[in-house]
Amino acid sequence: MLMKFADIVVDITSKQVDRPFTYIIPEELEEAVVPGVRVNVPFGRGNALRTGYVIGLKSRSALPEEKLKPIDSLTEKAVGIDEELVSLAIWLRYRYGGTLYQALSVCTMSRMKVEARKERLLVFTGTDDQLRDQLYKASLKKYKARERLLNAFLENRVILASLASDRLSISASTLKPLLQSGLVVYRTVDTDAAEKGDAGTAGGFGRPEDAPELNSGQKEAVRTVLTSEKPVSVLFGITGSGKTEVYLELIARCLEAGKEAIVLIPEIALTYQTVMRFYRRFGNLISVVHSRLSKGEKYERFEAAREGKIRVMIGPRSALFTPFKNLGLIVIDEFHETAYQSETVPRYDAVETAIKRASFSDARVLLGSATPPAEYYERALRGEFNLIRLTERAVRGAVLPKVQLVDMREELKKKNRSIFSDALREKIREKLDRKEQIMLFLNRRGYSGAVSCRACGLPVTCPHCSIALSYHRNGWLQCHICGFSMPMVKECPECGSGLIGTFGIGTEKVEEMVQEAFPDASVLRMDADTTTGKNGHQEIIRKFQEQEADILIGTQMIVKGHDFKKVTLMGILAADLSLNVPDYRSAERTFQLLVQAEGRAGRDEIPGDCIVQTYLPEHYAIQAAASQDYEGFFEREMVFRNQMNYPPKGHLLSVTLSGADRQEVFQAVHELVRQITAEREDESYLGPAESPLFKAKDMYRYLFYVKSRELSRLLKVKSRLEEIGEALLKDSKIYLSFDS
DNA sequence: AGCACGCCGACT
DNA sequence: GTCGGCGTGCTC
Repeated sequence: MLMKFADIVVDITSKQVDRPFTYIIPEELEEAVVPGVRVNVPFGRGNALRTGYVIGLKSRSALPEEKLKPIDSLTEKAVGIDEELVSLAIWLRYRYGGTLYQALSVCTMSRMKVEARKERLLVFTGTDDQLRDQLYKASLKKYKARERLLNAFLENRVILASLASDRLSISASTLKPLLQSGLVVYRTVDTDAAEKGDAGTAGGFGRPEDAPELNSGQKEAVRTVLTSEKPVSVLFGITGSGKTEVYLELIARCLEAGKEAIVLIPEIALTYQTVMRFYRRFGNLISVVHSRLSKGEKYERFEAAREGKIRVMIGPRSALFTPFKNLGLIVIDEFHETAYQSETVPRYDAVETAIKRASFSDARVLLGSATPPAEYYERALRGEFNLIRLTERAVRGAVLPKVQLVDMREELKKKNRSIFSDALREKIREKLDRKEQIMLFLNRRGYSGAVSCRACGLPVTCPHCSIALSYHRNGWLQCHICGFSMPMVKECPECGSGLIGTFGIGTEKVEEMVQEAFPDASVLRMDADTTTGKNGHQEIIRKFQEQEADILIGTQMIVKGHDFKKVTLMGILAADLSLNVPDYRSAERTFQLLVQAEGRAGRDEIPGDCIVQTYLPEHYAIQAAASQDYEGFFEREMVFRNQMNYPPKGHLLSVTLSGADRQEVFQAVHELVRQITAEREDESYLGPAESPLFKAKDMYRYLFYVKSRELSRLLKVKSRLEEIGEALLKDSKIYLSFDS
């Protein structure tokens, strides 16, 4: 059939024009106009040319032809996104809101042209002896940076220049003498050579490494993913169980079958080591995107994927939209991480979106984690996904740390009011004397405002919502979910003790106290404050890795994705703080965080110790984390979720209104709730209340929740809310956003 | 988002 | 009379 017409979404971010418009396809463009292509079209009364995406073709038009205009031309670089990604964009808008154009934009990098920079490589040209000689001299003169670089060359003679500067913090001044001596030279990547299949010399990554032998569990995992009729598999494996080998093998199989693979990794875990591991196995069939790349560089890498020059893309959530033509596999590592949820419109969840994308091209999805989210584990148990367990420790000699739970209420009874329990203090001393490294993790997430009792350990909770109330400066306690409030209590509602208060220990305070208690120890601190510079993180991590300090103190970021081989003690100062976050996932997040933290101690064949200090040792999340018992945690968590109709039993949608005028937002949110509840009664509504982040960037935020058994219903409520919101807020500068 | 149309007041 | 304020509504 002759496709004379095209549906086109135009480049305007406004709900009013967020729909396809029909255009006539001129004869000369018949071949070129296919879904996904970007075109220029005359739009509006002035017939100004605008760009738009072709999202579909049709042979007839609902409107009379004389009302239609013809497509003007293809955009200069007529790089469209593929049909598959257009379908994904349509689904993204349906699932997460926003406009079609915004959804199409996250699915494509074609707007990010120009300023493409060639990737440069550093190549060591000398002999093995010369390299060893250089290394020896560098170590004599204590040229730390040069040593790092040379050590990297020891592993592989070719290094990506960007990796050297980003991940090894090698500066130009370090490089200069080496370049002058001629032992190290720059070379640019010849991407065309990769096309010829000349991987050995082109990128110069050396011969792809041979596949290591997999153990029986790993082989079984690979077999299940490849042969099961279910496309999605959850790979449940503890740290060191060898998940990465499974990923590598599956990617290899995928490539053999002539298909491409995407690997998602949380940004923070995209370290030099991880990336090099993939490079070593697959040479320059692989490409990496990360947030530090310029838009031009990202664009170039996505184009290389479209053209088939690279066949494995590794990166954070945005790598999901790599325009592969024949996608065979998506791997998501540590898929429980919150980094997989986008914070900007459309606020998509990369795990859900990956499953959707895979369904278009019959690809397999592998979700790996040591602590899978309860929803996914439950769906796997129900048979919706494959459930693969890796139980053997693949890493030789690696043992789980010995975890000791310390009840801080007992310390209080012993008149120990410091932040260190006696047990932790002794262990720190012991490790210091043995010149081993220590990490102290302050789980500060959500400490703001949570009020708890130091005698019985219980946070003061809302009678309607089973979450902690937050303390407000006006002296009241408030629930962020239902808006319930009551005056600040003087004594604990549970035990009557007067030892009640808000938590307010920061990492700075901890640092101070460590210095005081252990004056001989050298201490590093890592949190949002100390990592101001671009390479702040990297620098601290590097120093600690090279054992320039004995103790590292920090928040979340120290437990995620970094390997510190000489750490034999992990002290978790206040494990329960994150339990007080007003979010139904707070127990799960706490469990995940603790298990992850525990996993940081005692790798590399030295058995580790972990001390978990808590005011709430009987809480199931803490108990289960201390014994590294995922299943035990899961069972208890499901009881809680079912009781409260939380996911997976029911679905939750949070609706936030934000605006500069507090009163206006307040009125608007009440009006919105009034209107939606008047027309829909099948769902339950909670709120409105002040958002946990009530004031952000001078904007006041109110939210309410919608609960429903059916996700589809919730999505209908959402589109209806968008409509009502549009009418209600159109000239008020109040913004509506959704979250699940 | 733009841009035209339109229905009011104050100007050469 | 007509120039121009910006409120309203439409765009294939």
